Amino acid sequence: MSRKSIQRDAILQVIKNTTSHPGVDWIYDEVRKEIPNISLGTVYRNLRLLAQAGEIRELDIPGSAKRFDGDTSNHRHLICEKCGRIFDLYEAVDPKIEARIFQKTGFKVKRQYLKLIGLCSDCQKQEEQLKTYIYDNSLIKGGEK
Amino acid sequence: MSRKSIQRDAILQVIKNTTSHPGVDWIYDEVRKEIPNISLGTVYRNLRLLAQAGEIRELDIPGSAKRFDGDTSNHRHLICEKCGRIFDLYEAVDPKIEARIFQKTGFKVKRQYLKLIGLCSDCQKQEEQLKTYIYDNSLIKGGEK
DNA sequence: TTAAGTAATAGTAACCGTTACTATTATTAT
DNA sequence: ATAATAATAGTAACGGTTACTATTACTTAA
Ligand SMILES: [Mn+2]
Ligand SMILES: [Mn+2]
Ligand SMILES: [Zn+2]
Ligand SMILES: [Zn+2]
Repeated sequence: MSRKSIQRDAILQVIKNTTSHPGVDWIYDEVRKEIPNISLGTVYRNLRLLAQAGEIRELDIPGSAKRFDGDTSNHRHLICEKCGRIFDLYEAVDPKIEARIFQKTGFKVKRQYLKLIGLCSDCQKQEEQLKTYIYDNSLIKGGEK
Repeated sequence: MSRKSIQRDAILQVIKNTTSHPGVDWIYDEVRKEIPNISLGTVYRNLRLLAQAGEIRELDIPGSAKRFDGDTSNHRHLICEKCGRIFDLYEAVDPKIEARIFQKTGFKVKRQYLKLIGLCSDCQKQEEQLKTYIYDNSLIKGGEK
């Protein structure tokens, strides 16, 4: 990834300017507003390059297409199984588990992927016409789809 | 899944008789030793049916094809990024996290997927010609590929 | 400031895992 | 046995992604 390219910059901007964990198609559509004849292949290639360079993060959502995250900080994701939105969770993972596993099994854990599937508060309300829970917005952000 | 079928039984047996978390191709090859003209489509369809019925579990491994697990007990997986083998980890996940997230964010967690990527002890030894660690075999099983 | 060298691109074909379709066969209930 | 229909084998189609190829655009050094 040595040379500059307008296309790669535009792709990066699109991802950095959303908190919605977009998929390739959405990114493609957005970037075409700037560069109408950009190739889908170019989008894929640069997404891979940007992820390899650590400028974005690639998410894997069970049974669905790739999604990307412009927020490369250490955080986890809450995936709503109803609306499909992905929320950020800024809560640390148990750090002791890696040492414990290594001591007990000899397996050296390098990365933990904790994915939490469930229902966002919007979908809970919608699903059952029930009580609303108070929650703290400062811990999660994003999820605008 | 009302009627019996020789094909489905054979597929289930293949999965139940290994601890290697096989993929579709391996299952297909194995079951063809019994039923040489079984269709790949039949394998896929029955894997889905068996997973829906809770008789097997479908794993999703980041960036690779589906794998299946005949062990439906509550356990997690250690995935070796070098040899690709998948080991079972019988260690409970932090149960408090779900309540904590719900209280703080309103998100109702239904399922936790904790995937631990790293190096198995074999691959560590192989990678660096270094000391061998003692580990407890009773906590993990499988991984024969 | 050209020219050479070569990343990066647009456009498109190919790929791979999976699902859908269709005519035929096997299982079940009467 | 017969009828109803679930399941199958074989194959086509699909969706997401990667690979290929000719062209374009940076970059460096005469
Ligand atoms: Mn995120
Ligand atoms: Mn397992
Ligand atoms: Zn939701
Ligand atoms: Zn290994």
